[in-house]
Amino acid sequence: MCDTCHGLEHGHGHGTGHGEGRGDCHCKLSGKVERFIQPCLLLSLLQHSSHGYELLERLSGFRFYPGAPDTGAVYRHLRRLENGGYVESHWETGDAGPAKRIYSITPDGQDMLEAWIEEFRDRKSAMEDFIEKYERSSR
Amino acid sequence: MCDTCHGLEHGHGHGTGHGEGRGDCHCKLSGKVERFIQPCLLLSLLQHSSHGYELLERLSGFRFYPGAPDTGAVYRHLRRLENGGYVESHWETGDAGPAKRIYSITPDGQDMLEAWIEEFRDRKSAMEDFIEKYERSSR
DNA sequence: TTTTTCTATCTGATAGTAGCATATAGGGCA
DNA sequence: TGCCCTATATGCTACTATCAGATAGAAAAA
Repeated sequence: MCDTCHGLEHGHGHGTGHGEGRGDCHCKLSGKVERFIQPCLLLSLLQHSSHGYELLERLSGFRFYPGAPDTGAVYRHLRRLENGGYVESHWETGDAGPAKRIYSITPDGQDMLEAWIEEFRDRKSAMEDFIEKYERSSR
Repeated sequence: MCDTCHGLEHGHGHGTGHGEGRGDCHCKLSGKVERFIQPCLLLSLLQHSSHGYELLERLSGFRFYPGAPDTGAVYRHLRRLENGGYVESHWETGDAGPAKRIYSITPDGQDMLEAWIEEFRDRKSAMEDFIEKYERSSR
């Protein structure tokens, strides 16, 4: 159990410093992935700060989401990331329309994104191996 | 809902022929992945027929499973695949030890595996895009 | 002015999965 | 007799995804 897996309910911190917290957790070992919402949110926020409704649209730009991702999931993951300290937010009531909660990525969030990138490289090569194995077997 | 997602409970078939059934199902659209157990089982069985306990060990050879995959999950997925017609089995009581249920891949199963390969290619390139996007953003 | 629509955030309910533990049972061996 | 290994299978719980709906401000249409 760690904040990466389900930080919404148990906010018991994520280690003693940056870049930790992905070691003893089974979510790392077993490859649990939470549908890529979190890394996509983090990368979007690295590009520029944004609010949920806008992130919802920007997420469609990632090829993991051919259709629009679920509204509830996006807001819940943002909250979860905030509880873990990976993003932070403030309310913006200035301009037109309802108030927006603007999210920004934190240094911890940047570390987490970097860990995701590493994970993606691993997965990518595991898939390459799989495909190669298949081609050797079916040929 | 389709057999790819959860064919254990609802055995309502998978379309009218081979290679179908991955179209209207949300599991395809949203990228649900079921931990790669099913494709790994299918590829293992393509290489040669085998029983659950042996497959359990062979699954560790895939880089998706750094540790041993869950026993229960493997047997349940095998049952699920059999209900969908993607694998078939017979009991083997001949040699030493308890009886083994030997599984083999069916033509439908081979089609399913091929669909998985396509999915993996998609995912792989989606991850490459993601990584590239990250590198452009952080540079 | 009233209603509808769009933006925006958030919650509730349900179905399905992963992971862990446990149950069952045959066979070898000490 | 008791213990370990092989082999299959089920029960339970925590968690996730998905769908649906609630809330609410503001603009546009009627």
